[in-house]
Order: sequence, then structure tokens, then C-alpha cells
Amino acid sequence: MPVTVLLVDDEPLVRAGLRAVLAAQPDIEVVGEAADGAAVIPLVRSLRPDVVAMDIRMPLLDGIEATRAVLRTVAEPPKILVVTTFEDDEYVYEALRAGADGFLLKRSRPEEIVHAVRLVAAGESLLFPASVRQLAARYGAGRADAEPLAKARLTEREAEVLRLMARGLTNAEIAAALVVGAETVKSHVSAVLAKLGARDRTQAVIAAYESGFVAPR
Amino acid sequence: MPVTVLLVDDEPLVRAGLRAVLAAQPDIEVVGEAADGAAVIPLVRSLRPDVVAMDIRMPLLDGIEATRAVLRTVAEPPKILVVTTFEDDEYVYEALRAGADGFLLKRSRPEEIVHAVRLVAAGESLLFPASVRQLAARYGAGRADAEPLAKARLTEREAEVLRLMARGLTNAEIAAALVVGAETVKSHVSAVLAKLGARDRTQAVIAAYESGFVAPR
DNA sequence: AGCGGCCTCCCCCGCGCGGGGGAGCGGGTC
DNA sequence: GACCCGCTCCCCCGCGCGGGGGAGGCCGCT
Repeated sequence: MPVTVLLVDDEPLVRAGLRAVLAAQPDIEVVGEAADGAAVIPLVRSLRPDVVAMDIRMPLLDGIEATRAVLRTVAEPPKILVVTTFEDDEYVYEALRAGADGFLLKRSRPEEIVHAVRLVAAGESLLFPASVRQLAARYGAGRADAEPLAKARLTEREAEVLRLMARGLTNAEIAAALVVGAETVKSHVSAVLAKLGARDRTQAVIAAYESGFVAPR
Repeated sequence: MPVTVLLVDDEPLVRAGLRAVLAAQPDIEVVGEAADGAAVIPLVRSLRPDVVAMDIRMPLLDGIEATRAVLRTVAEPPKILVVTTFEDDEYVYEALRAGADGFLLKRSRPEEIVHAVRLVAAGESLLFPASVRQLAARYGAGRADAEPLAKARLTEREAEVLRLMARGLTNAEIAAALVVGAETVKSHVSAVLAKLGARDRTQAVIAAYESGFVAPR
């Protein structure tokens, strides 16, 4: 019986890479993919994978929150293997605290990736913070640009407001649609902008499209 | 004769993803890989690829320097397709100044990646994902969705302004980017809004996404 | 019972935005 | 030459937007 894996990453290219690397192994089977953290829980329920390879920086629900959500809501949770780049160093520990079973650098060689999946599937735990620090130190002398959508844990109401923003509605129209006051909408909009790292509603809508939160028709 | 491609990225996962996406095409052949910019030149000399898919952020020699080096030292240089994670203006312009033939976001969908490789191999140069979509919409099976913008018939300058609007820039920033006055940008924005039937810049950006004028993901 | 998160609503305030006009200039067409 | 069009820049003006605060009610967790 092969190890079944669910891939969760917002970049199709990374998913394709993981799939190519893992599917080449006879004892590993990729059973599904997700592009954001919000889609993980239903997929885990229906596919019941042994391992979830989870990116940290993702739209809608980041890997840390998604890890917490899976471990909190699923009866027999899969092993969580956090897949990260060096920029996410700070978040690695948070992910491990959230209950992740191990982490993996995207820079890893294919053999290491395969090895990591096998190990966590077998119940081993991968903790190599030293190597992460090394890599972070080596490459970290670069930009400090943000991860706008990663920390974006929108509440239900905020997500609803963002959807309406992404349909071109003004605050007043959103208020009418949701049957609340205009000031309330302003509060939600401000919260959305802050969480997305957007300067104005236009940038928020762009982020919504870019992250796949809303899809062009 | 298939298009031959050399993959240059420091992350094996990204290389595997590109390879998986490109190798699935009968008319594209991945002839080699490199993990840093320094290894590119000898590989280009020996493999003579049609296209080099080049990451920007790499150890030893970044993609921009590697691009310059290849174009400076190789007799019949390949097309350089810069593959980048962030839609970062400075890097993009720097890469294009260095002689790159186009750039591609890692967030792009597989079809867009394949399309981009084919286009640069054919001698087309793609400056922005938007132009990729435009070309795709023009040659590919035209969707009815593309009509609002097709009918709008934006002038070149207006299209440029819309592109920058769709990247979240304010009027002042657009003015700075285009090296014109703020009042000029206002005029163009007004013209764009009128032609798109948009009430504000947010609706204009939505129309840009919905029509495929700019590409998500 | 306390605490924190979420949703709701309110104030003031600055400013970017968009509409309404107008105008000069170069290039192309007729 | 007359004409149109695209690009450029300018004026005034109203208003939606977003930031800065604050506040009360509800719920779930501890």
C-alpha cells in the first residue's frame, strides 16, 4: 500500500514539481492538489491522505492556520509536512507549534523530498532548524518585502465584503447588499486592506484575483 | 524540430515543475538544467538551446547577470525567458535592459508557461503577462468575454495606463512611471473608464481581469 | 466571571479620485 | 489647407475613500 500524499501550494509550478518528484516513486501516490489552505480540510476528509505537503505562504488560509484547522477538525489527521522557502524561517517554528510533523525546504534535492515524505509517513519527525537558519542566513541578506496574502486570515464577513469589492461595488452598495450600515462596511474594508497589505480597494481586488480568491469568468 | 529549452533555477522543485509542464508538450524538449547562473554559459555553449528559462534570484550569478553574460559571450544566443516569482518592476526592467526576450511569473498557469516558451522561441517578445493574454486572445479561440475590451479599443497609452492601474498603482505613481504629469494620467484614466463603462478604477481593473487583458495567477 | 475575537455602528479628517470643462501640439488623412 | 485624433497639461468641484480613534453586544473559550 503506497503512501498517499495531498499537495497544497498556491503555485501550480511547485505542485507540478512535487508531483513529478513524488509520483516517480512506486511507493508514493499523489492523490490530490489544493491551491489554498481553505480547500485543504474537505480534501483531507474525502481523500484521507497519509501526508499533506503544505506550503506556508498561501492565499485565504495560510499553511499554519490550515495545519491547525486540519488537526483540530479531522478525526485521524494526516501527517503534515510543511514545505517552505528560506523566507519563511520565522513561520517554520510557528508551523511546528501548530502541530506540523516536519518541514521541507523547496531548495531540497528530489531525493531529500522523497525521503522526507517517507519519513513523516512512517511517523518520524523531521526537525532541522539549524539548516534552515543556515539557509536563511545565506540568502536572507536580500529584500524584506512582505508576504501580503500569507497572513491574510480573513473572517467570514471580511471575505464576503472582499467578494463584493471584487465585483465593483462601492461601500454604500455593499452595505445595502449585506443589509448593514455603511460604517460597518468601512470597518470590514479597512480590515481587509490591512490583512491583505493593500493600500486601497483596487489593490485588494487585484490580490483577490491574483490569489484565485475570485476567478475571472 | 522541437523547441529546445534549458532550465535555470536554483530550486530543484521549480525545475521539476517546469520540466513536467514543458516536457509534456510534443514540440518542446528540455535539454538541460542548471542550478545557478554561473553554470549557464558552458551549458548554453554545449547544448545550444533555443530558449533559456532563467530565474532571477539565484546564488553565485543572478539571472540578470547571467543574461548579460550569455548575450555578451555566445555567438548565436538563445532567447532568454526570465522566470520570476514577484512582479517586481526593478528586476523586470533590469532583465529586459540586460536583453531578456520576455518574462514569466512562476504563478502562471501551465498553459501560459508553455505558450510563453513557444512565443519567445518564435521570436516574439513578451514584456508582460498582459500582452501574453492579449496575443492568446487574439490568436486563440476568442471568447465572448474579451468583447468589452475589444470594443473599447483603447489607445496604446490608455492600455498602458490600464495595465498599471491593474497593478495597483495610484495616478501619481502611474505619472511617475510614464514620466508625464499627473493631469495627463487623469485624462487617460477618465478615457479608460469611459471606454470600459467603468464607474471607478476598481471596476476598470475588474474588467481588465475578466476580459483577460491581465492574467491572474 | 473574565477575556478575546467578531460584528456592528459612530465620530473627525485629509486626500485621492473622478467629472466637467478647456487648450496646445504633433501626426495622419482627405 | 482643413480636419480629426492621440497625447499632453490645466482649472474647479464634489465626494467616496481610507485612517485614526472609540464603543457596545454577542459568543466561545478558559
